[in-house]
Amino acid sequence: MVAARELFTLKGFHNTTLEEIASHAGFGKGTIYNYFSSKEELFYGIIDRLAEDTFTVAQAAVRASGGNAREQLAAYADAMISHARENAHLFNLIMRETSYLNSEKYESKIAEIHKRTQKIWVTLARPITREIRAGTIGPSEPLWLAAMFDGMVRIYCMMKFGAIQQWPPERSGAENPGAMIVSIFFDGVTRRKRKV
Amino acid sequence: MVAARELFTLKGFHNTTLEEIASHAGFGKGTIYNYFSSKEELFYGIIDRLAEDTFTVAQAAVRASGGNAREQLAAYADAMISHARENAHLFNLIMRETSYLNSEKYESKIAEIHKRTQKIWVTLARPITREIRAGTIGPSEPLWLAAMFDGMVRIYCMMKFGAIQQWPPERSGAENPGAMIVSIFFDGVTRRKRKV
Amino acid sequence: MVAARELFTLKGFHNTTLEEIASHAGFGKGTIYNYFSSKEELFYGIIDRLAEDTFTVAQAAVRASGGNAREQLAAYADAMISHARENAHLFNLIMRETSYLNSEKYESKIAEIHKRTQKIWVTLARPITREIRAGTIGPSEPLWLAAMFDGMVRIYCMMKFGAIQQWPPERSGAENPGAMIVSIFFDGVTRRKRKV
Amino acid sequence: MVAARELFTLKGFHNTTLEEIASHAGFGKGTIYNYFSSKEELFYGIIDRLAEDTFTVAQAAVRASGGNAREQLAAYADAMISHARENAHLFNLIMRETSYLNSEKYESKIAEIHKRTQKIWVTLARPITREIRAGTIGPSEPLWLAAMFDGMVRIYCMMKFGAIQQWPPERSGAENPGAMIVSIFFDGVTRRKRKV
DNA sequence: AATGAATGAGTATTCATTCAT
DNA sequence: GATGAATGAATACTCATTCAT
Repeated sequence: MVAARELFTLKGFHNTTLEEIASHAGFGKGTIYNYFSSKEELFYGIIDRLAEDTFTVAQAAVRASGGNAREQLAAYADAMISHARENAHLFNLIMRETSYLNSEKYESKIAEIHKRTQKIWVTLARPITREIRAGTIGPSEPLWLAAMFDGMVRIYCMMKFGAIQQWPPERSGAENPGAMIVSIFFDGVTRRKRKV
Repeated sequence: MVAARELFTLKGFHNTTLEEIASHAGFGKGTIYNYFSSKEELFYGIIDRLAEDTFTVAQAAVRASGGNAREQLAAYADAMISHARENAHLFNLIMRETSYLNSEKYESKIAEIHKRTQKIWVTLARPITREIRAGTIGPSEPLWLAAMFDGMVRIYCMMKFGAIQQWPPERSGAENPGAMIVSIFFDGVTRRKRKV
Repeated sequence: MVAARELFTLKGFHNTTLEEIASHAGFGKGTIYNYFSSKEELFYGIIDRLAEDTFTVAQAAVRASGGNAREQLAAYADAMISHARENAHLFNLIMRETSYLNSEKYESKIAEIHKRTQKIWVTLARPITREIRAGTIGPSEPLWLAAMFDGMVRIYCMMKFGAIQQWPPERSGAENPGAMIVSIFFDGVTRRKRKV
Repeated sequence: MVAARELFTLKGFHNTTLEEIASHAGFGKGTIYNYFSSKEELFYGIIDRLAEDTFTVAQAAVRASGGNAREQLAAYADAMISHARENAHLFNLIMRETSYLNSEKYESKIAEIHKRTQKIWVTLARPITREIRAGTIGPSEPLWLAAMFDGMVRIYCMMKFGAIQQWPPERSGAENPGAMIVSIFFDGVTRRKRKV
């Protein structure tokens, strides 16, 4: 349902009608009900698919990268940012619509989506834990750090690619945003007096 | 319209009916229309008020704090986090609903809300700029850094206090989250080998 | 209630709100209810007053005129036309709104209004009857003729002065419309070949 | 939409609800919106159709009749009266509702309806013009005469068949009303002293 | 399977009416 | 008396869902 995804991400759940989706997709309204039992079902199906894709991209990037935390998180950030660039509104959609809906019926679907986010955190936390043990990262809750790093990437994507693009322009010629985030996360912004 | 704010923040714009709002508020439905000309007007009125309050809290915190960047940003983070704790969903609401709505008519309202965010960035960027000039912060676009710091605070609040509380638990006994964020932003997570 | 009359005649019963009336009249909405028990009551009061005025004007004109049918009807036509010119929409209003309204409750009010129209017909029929007896008018139901004459006057006013002015322009320099109507009614449009 | 026409003509635009129309028609409420985009659209569609039908009837009658003015106008009067008898309230509806409604949007629709009336006048004016040229009708603005004749027919229908039937009873055994109107229009009511 | 016309529950909005001041 | 804020019944309109074809 590519048409549905586009419309939902562009206009949100409530502002998108099944009629629009059907006509955009080039087939009849009734046909949707042969595949999804309700608008919600369709919506969560799409969200779920998006979350899954995103998760896959993230996992793949981490796995393909080198073994230390900096390399893995950098790979994650780059993958997420370029994925979000192509799927504008992606995170916005997930964050926005994931909470409302008198749920109950869809709690489990939402839970599943959140579970994926948490799996990503676990994945990101693994190398962090290793480095904490190794002493190269200060003692902290690794999951907390992973979540914060993920949050930095997400908020960047949300504001940079989301409906309201309001992120301040990067300094031209600067490093790419993924590298910036990684650099802040690992080294902070403070300039060391330079040892010695 | 405290009832309206609660319901809108809890259930979102579309899942809240005016009837609910009125009955929650102990009002007649028609009374709302004596003060707001439409549901949208009411909604944006509330959002606007929230954004304004938030802005005020932020400005006050920054002003009351010491002059260096670390102190000002720490004050901002603490103020935002405790403000969001009391106004659960605050940032969620602003981020979520701020983009949809066949807008046009409300573009200006939304623009105003975004302008406030940007003003905050400008405020946060000021001490950063100073320290970049002083050489204590590495050369970067100050606004970009301010936005990133603000983003870190916001995403934390959104996931910690928002509808879906999924932030991993802090390590008990750990420093408070504001300090954590400040520490990461300024120093990074990497443990220095200790200057020789 | 001059404000009410103006608004009702201009915009009709349903498109005029009591708020408008009150504010136009320069006093509070609630005050209306000290004098009229409902919007309908107010409306029919006004209609009734209009009908009464019109009736008075008509009676006065007829009485003041000479005794033969042509003179009396001419006086009536002139009086009506000039009265309608000053009370644009007059007949439109009476005709339009006089029938709807799930009535029942207002049937008697409406009946009264129609009774006045019929009284006028009776008045106009009197000289006609006399002339029929005298043989100067052909044998016909006098009331029917009176109603037709009145109808000619009314339809002229309705289309000439009513909301949609669509009456064709009079030939410039022609006699006045009242005289035209009288002439048609009494003599017809046919030119007698033979005045002998 | 025969149910809609009946209800609108019977109770007027504002006193007829879409629910009533739908249930009268044995329809669901929503179905109406598959064919008309709003209540106004439905209403003006009906009015327009009525006006068109009426116009067609009128044109046909005139065309089918002989060539002189008296015959054509008689045909018109007879056709209109019998058409209005079957479409009670017809003219009332057209006259009443054609002016209010915060219009703007519907001005063009209304204009079209009035254009039809004017076309009828033009049609009726044609034979009149001919006879004026021939000298059998006195010099007058033909359009004015046509409008007046049409007005006589209309006011008769409005009061005879309209919501408030208040036309005085015809003298039993009298000629039909169309003939009466034609006779008055052409010859007037005055009885000629008989050409001596 | 695919369709889209028909449906009616659900909702924002209006406005006559009330009543405390 | 005069007022106008509060009220809720009434109503146009939307749109997810169904179902006969």
